[in-house]
Amino acid sequence: MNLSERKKEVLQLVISEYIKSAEPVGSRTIARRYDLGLSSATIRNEMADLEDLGYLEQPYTSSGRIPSQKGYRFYVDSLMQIRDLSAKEVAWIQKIFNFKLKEIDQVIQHAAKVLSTLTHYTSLVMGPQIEKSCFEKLQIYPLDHEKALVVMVTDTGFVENKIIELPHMLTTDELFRIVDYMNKKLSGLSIDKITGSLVKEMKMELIHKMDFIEQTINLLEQSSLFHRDSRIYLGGTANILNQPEFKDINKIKKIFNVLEEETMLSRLLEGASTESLKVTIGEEIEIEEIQECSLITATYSIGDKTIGTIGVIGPTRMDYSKVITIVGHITHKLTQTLSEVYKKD
Amino acid sequence: MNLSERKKEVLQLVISEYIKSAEPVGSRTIARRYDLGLSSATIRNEMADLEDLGYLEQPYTSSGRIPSQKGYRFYVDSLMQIRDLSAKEVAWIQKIFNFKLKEIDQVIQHAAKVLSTLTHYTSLVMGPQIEKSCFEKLQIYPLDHEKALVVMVTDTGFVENKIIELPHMLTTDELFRIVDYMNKKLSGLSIDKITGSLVKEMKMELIHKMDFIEQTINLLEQSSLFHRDSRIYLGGTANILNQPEFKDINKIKKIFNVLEEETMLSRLLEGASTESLKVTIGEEIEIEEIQECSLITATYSIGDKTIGTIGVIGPTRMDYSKVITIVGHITHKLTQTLSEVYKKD
DNA sequence: GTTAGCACTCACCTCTAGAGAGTGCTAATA
DNA sequence: TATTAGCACTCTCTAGAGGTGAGTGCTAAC
Repeated sequence: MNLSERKKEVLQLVISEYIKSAEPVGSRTIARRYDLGLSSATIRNEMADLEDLGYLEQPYTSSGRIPSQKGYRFYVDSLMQIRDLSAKEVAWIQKIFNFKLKEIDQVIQHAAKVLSTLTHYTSLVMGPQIEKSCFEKLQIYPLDHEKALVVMVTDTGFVENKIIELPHMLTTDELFRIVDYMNKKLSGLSIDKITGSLVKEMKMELIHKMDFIEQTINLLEQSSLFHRDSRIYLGGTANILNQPEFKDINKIKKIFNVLEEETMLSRLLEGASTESLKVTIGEEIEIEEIQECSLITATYSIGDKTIGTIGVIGPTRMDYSKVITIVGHITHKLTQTLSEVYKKD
Repeated sequence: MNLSERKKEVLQLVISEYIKSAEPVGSRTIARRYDLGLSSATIRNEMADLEDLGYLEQPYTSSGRIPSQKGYRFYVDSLMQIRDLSAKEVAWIQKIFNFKLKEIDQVIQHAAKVLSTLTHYTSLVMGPQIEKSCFEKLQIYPLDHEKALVVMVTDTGFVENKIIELPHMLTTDELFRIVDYMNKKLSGLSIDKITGSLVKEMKMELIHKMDFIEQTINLLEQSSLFHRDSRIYLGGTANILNQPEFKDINKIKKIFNVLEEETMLSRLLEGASTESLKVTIGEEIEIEEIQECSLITATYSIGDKTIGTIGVIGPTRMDYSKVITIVGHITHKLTQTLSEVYKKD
């Protein structure tokens, strides 16, 4: 079903007009506001066609048209023109990285704030997930007879450490042999794979020292080594209240209930994290309560390992072009900066 | 200015009626609903008196009365009856502590959620602030020639550790002497006191090794040792939307803007943290944007050291009695549990 | 001191009418 | 055949009018 150039032009104008005004767009508005060399009647006919084809909708008889889900999708995929960033936007984004990079979570949190400020929508940013990294090596430093320091390094350069209690009847020699064994066994595995089933397997092979292995793995699992609680930071939640389509408190309530649920947010961001930049429109979102929204997500990486996701959520009538540009730029800078700092030092 | 018993009774009924209904309360409502042995006309006179005294207000001529700020204050201080917890509430609260206590932040976060569920308002919970604890001892374990593990223990039982780089020209002996010195110097100081000015002082005394001292302190300061980012967890922000007094979107917007600002929240909780349980009503709150709200806060401790605050924010027409009971109970349990786990093991 | 009665006030609901924006359709036009 | 002008029609939105009900203040009687 190919649209004529003129239909595309009309569709584009209707959608971008609607994105600006949040009001149904009439044929006269288009005719008056843009010099297409066409009368409102002609545009009216085109709009009626576009409605038949499913790209536009009429909220009620003889109102103006608003874009349908299909219309937005077509707009995002084929019509929309990607803008450049303004100097002001570039400056804001740059400021994210003026932190000392020590505290990566601060950078992430700041990114969420900037993202919401620039877009005027709500931002979601998921901190780096160590689970996605791969185990590189484990080092052990005995501190005294009872305690040892375990240091884990991942291939993305994260270093995590933890003090563990040693079982009594273990010689230093044995300890190092076990660590050696674990290093061989775990090398290259992604962190979220290192779980109970693996413990069992290692038990089989190392049956005579299983107590220690199990204890070690348990400790590691429970500890912050494998489980940094990768929080999701929200920015600009109050921005939702500015959107005219959400002047109904009940709609807002539904959305806030979702935003409050960390598990919901993970689902949102996880679901979107396969591609590097993804636009999910309206009912394409899996969570029913927010199907009047659209979601734009992008992933950031260290080297070639994806480790986190950032996103913006707003009404389906979102300024896609602007948000895509900004989200893209921030993930790009984030990837670049993180890779510099962490990769293979 | 002593109120007669009857005035107190009327005032109490008006306020608790208003807390239930959110509608201005009329004299007939009181006369009909409660058997005071008085006619509505008499109650009307009493209410007029209470208005003159500043305890009640009239939104417009010939509407019912609503409590004033002063009225609420008097209610909370003198009239209100503290309820007991229902069995269901006790059960909910108990569930907070069914976590393995390892992850204290999870407990805190869960507490925020339960608090908002039980009260139907928004909860704020500040995680344990290590800054409030006192330095107890520093231990150092050289790992190799370049690195050492520093472990800090506080008097509240927190253990924090960090790997630091050692300057080259330092013998093991010197290292231990320095640690020894620092232990003497820092012992008993609260963590948030250990700052730049102290570094300078130590420099003076230890001028010949100042590089190392400064570097160590810097490292400690920047690291998670002294600065766990004590996040504030919110629960039930969407509950605000259920309150009839906030059906106006602009009011909601103002409140959300405050709730979004972590610095604002700290101010709120810090300001309230002198007393063990504090009720701040309406304009008593320092932040202008939320002066239509009331705040109930309480602190929790380890041993006798206050380390965190939890709170509930809701409309001034809040169910004070219920919230106070719940907040009090949760902080009590929290203090008890934390003290058991952390104190002097 | 308390109460009954009454006039009065104000918010809120519903109903109506008119304005405005926009459409669909038809007939005329290039 | 594609475009346009014109017109009747539809629907929302707003403002105003009128009625209702809850509540008050005041006065006079108990």
